[in-house]
Amino acid sequence: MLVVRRSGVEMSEHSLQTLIAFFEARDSLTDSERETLERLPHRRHSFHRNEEMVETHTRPKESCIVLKGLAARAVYLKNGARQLTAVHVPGDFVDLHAFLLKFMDHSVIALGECDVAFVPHEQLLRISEEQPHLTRLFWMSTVIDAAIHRSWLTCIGRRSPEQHIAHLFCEVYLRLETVGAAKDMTFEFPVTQAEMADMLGLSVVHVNRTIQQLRAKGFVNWDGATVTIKDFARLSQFSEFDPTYLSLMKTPR
Amino acid sequence: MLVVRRSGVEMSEHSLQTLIAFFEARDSLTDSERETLERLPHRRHSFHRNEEMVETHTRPKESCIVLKGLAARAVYLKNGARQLTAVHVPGDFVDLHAFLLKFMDHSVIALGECDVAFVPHEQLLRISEEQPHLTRLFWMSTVIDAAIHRSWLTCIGRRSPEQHIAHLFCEVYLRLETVGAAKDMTFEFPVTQAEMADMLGLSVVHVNRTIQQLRAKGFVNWDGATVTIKDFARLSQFSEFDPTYLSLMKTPR
DNA sequence: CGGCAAATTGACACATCTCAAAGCCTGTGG
DNA sequence: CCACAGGCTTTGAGATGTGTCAATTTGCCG
Repeated sequence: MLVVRRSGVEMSEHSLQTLIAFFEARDSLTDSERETLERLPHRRHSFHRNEEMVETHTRPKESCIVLKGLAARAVYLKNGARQLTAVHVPGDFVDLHAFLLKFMDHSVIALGECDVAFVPHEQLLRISEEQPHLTRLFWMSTVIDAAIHRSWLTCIGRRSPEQHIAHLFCEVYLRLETVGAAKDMTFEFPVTQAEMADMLGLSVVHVNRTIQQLRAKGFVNWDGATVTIKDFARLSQFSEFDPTYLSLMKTPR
Repeated sequence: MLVVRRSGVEMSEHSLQTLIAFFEARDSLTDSERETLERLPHRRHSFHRNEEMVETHTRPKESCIVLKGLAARAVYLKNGARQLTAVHVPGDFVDLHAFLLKFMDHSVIALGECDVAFVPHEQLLRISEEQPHLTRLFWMSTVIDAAIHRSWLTCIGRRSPEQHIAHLFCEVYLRLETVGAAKDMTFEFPVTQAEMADMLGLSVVHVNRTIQQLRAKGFVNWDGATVTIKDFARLSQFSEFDPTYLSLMKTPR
């Protein structure tokens, strides 16, 4: 669950250490695979809150990885409503889906300030031709996304708003901690209540009232851009959080 | 969008033609790839309504493909509630996810009578080591599942129950038609209103009333186990159905 | 024909939304 | 250093959607 540092080398501005951490939490990488990832050609870009990094209905030629900050998948409806179908944290190869789907069925936007790396599809194609194990790990990352989608479906469909928010906080904390981007039950969460409402499928007003209930219960505090989980055990029990779907077990894949 | 038949050979009881149709709707297969799929070692099994074909929290050694009938992914909550997070039609490699996730985060159940094929993971591993293109197509199938999950999230979060059901019917019809399991705007849908409620995150009573509204609008009829879409154009417009997420374009992947 | 599961209906309770206003922060310009 | 603007959060009140419970009807199968 720690960021990988090799032989004393500091985490470099120019490598994809969080992605490596994402994989190494779930399987072992050979030196050569780690090297492939460290040298993966890409371009960097920073986005401001609400900026679109990938647009619906386009056909991207590269896929993005979150390096810093948060991103989300967004679908816009005709009546002006919006659904956020996923949140992505550093180390997430967000847009790997586009490598196979070809056409975007949604947008990817920045929540708060967000740094990402864009990897050309020809690089992914090359890896998929030459490195079966690394390919399976990429594949795994998209399949974990699917598992998270299912978990969100269960939350939105059958849990109370209170449980839903609690569940989301458990999930985001664990995912951040896995790549070394959170510890001590605290994490940066630069998300407005309006954005939260679009994740939960609720109105802003209701989100506001629900958060107050959670605060009153003493499980969690969300103040400005910082979330503090005061009692993870009770929060996860309350929301029936079962981390199986995050596939955090280190095992050959 | 048609079932593939090679040189007059009828669709065999012992091959995975719907899976091949699923792929050939989205990319071309070489003869050798088609042969690999046709000869893919597997065992067959039939399940009755509501039977579990894969159980939560187990670690499967094989993954299943739907051959006939419908299957669903199910999550059971402590209070007895249930969420169905996906429906699967013939040709869907439902449980391919388990090949990479290792542990099930949900169950797979039969909706009505359902025939499936179980493929051993060692076969999938072999293909992933030896056949990059076929591997990408398997990968694609899981990534389409993820896209469908996102679509369901949008429906459940931000569309009206009426739109949600309409959207679901558009989706299921197209998916069935793609593998040759439906035509003429009619398809078998052996799903109870209670099961539907668990897909939509609603109560049975509300589902019942919503269906009546849809019938009254004249868009669609759901009688017993048969759904007839009376006006696909209006049904899809009404539910803002955009098939992009099904990735039905035939293009190299 | 009887029995059971599924579909349907009605009445009422409650959750959630909408609209509108007020309060609270934070950054900026005077 | 203060005043203000704008975005976000919070509050209140009333409308609406959806759930629950319980009873009735329908349809199918033995």
